[in-house]
Amino acid sequence: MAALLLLLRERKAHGYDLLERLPELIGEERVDVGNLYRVLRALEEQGLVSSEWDESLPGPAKRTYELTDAGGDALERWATSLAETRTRIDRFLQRFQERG
Amino acid sequence: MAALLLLLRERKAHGYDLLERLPELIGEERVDVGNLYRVLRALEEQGLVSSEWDESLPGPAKRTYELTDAGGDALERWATSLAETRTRIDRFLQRFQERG
DNA sequence: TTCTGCTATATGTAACTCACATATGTACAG
DNA sequence: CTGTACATATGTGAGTTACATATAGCAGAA
Repeated sequence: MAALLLLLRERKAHGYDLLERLPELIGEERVDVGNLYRVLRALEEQGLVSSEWDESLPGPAKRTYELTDAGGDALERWATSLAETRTRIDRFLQRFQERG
Repeated sequence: MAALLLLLRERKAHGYDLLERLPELIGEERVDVGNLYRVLRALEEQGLVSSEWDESLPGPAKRTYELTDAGGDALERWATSLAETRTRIDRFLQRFQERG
């Protein structure tokens, strides 16, 4: 979710494009295609991304997504929350190693 | 889940006890009571913890949980996986900050 | 030209998880 | 004898996820 916003901040893109760039970012090889599009529409409903059908390019119809200002803010909040998660994991692992 | 195993490695305990020690460890004030017991039983089904009714103490009946060897192994694997998650978060945040 | 395969978007659904509410019972303080 | 803390547990609706399926454009092979 946050990963999609980050990729869209780097540059606007369509779903399939994101599908290919996601694994590298999140470190998982498999990304569910169907849910990706559902998530994108959910993000759009929340006003975090906006989309347009891209008629210019050849090939199948592409919907191009772009990050909105609200989406940028949401991404910032996500980053903050991820940093907190990281801290929690650190504390957990530290306690775990106190007596291995 | 992993947190419960860690707490039980430190010392055996009953559910309510874990409920009180959990927030401090995982950094969240609220822990759902009902699900805690469900998770404990699930862990027992998987053979990661074992339990016994504790008749010795006064007050309401307590079920005391103890980490099994399999539970210790599972905890080790959890820790490894958490360390990987930490790395992924790091990479994500780094990429996020490349252009704030 | 038909078939295969990649690009691209999308829905259906069963399983699972999670938060919130509710139930049951002990013990003690006021 | 009532309220509160201790202790364990089930019910349930909402949301998420994984896996399967549907549709369609276009390119190159057979």
